[in-house]
Amino acid sequence: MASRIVAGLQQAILEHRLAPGTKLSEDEVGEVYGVSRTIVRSALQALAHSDLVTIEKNRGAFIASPSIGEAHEVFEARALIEPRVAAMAAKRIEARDIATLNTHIGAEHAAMASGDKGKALALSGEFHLEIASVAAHDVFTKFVQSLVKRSSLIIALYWKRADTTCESHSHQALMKAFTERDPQAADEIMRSHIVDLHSGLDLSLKQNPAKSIADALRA
Amino acid sequence: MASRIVAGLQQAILEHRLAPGTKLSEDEVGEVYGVSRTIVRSALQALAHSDLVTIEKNRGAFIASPSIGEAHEVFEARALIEPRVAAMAAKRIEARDIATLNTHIGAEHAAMASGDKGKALALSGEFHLEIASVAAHDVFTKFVQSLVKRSSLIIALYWKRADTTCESHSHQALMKAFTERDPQAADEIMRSHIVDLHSGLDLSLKQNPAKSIADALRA
DNA sequence: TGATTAATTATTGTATACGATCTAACGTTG
DNA sequence: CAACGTTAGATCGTATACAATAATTAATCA
Repeated sequence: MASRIVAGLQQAILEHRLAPGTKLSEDEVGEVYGVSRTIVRSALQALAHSDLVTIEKNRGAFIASPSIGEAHEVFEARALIEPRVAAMAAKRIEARDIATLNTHIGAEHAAMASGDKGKALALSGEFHLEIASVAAHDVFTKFVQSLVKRSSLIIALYWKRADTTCESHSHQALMKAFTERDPQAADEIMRSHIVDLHSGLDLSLKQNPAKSIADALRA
Repeated sequence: MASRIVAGLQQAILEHRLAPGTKLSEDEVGEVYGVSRTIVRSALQALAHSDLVTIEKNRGAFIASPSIGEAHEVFEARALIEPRVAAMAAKRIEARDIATLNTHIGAEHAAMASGDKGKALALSGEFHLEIASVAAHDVFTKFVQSLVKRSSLIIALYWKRADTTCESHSHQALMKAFTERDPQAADEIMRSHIVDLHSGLDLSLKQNPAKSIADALRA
């Protein structure tokens, strides 16, 4: 099943165990997961559709490395869509949703405390996806998923701040708006949160590393 | 070479020559285009990623038939995103872009006059895509593409008005805002245009036709 | 006869084989 | 010695073959 390979690769990308630009050889990936190239190709094409991977004809698949322009666009899109989603979530949020979100924040803190920065970042992204799922709007959810995933690559390339504490701070502020079921507040906090993330990027010049993929996927 | 099959099927769907729910047999499609199932599968998966077809495990691919809920969501999303895109386009539009858009409107009128309603509808959708391309924002453009395509299926299922004249009227109003490079006006006109399209759908819960009893009972 | 089950057919899922294209190494030539 | 063309190896693109699952028809029994 291709979905397993998609999930595995995606998680590795989102946790920054696979760097932008890394080549994903079909044979190599197939070897790791014990499937034929047919399945691998299907998985890689799926990842290409969500812009996590770029496929160059007769050259192969690579982890996408978003340009500076793409980085701006992604965060502009997030600044438009996610505040609306947060407002929708605030309207219909329930007690168990709040519990789930708090659990997420806890896991994020735990990962951060244990020094696993990649995991912490991935969880931080999942927090936004959880909000989208609370909003119960499939179209927006898919858009947010796409944007959050791409943001992970962008952060891998362009993040300049050492701290990620601002992150949990914003998330805490969002939780307050949610518990008070205040759509207006959720909208505004989310917008400023996205703008803040956007401003945390260094968009001058930067080069990206590349490493072996086989051991990165063992996790 | 899968892109050729994707383009062909997509065009057929957008022009309503393929109805929602239609089965797309791999052998049959491969026969039509003279390629093997390998390519067809790749094309169908690509179309599934843009929600134009649904793939059911071990059962095959079918033209998607969006639910009423999906229809609402798609037009809510368009109402959020497309006004912003129209405003961006109004800011940076150039003379040749205006010419291109006018050509499009002309083609749309011609198709309408010749009675080819499917073609006219497809062109009407392409008009929105042209605006997105003028806005020169790849992320938004992809979202708009996805939404416009899905709208075509939604209209095939739920459109209730006989006339599509309102369409060209709105498009003319947009052109005026563009020629005057008035982002504010473009934003507002586009928003009301989308809302108008949304209101042209019959989304009363009554229908949602189960074409066969087998389909109805499977759910 | 009607329904349930077995057998057949058709269609999809996956693996493999072969041809095409790119990459890299090597040797030739100016 | 550098630049270029050639050749060998690796990797991708596509077709085909086989396996697994679903759909259809035939057969059996109450």
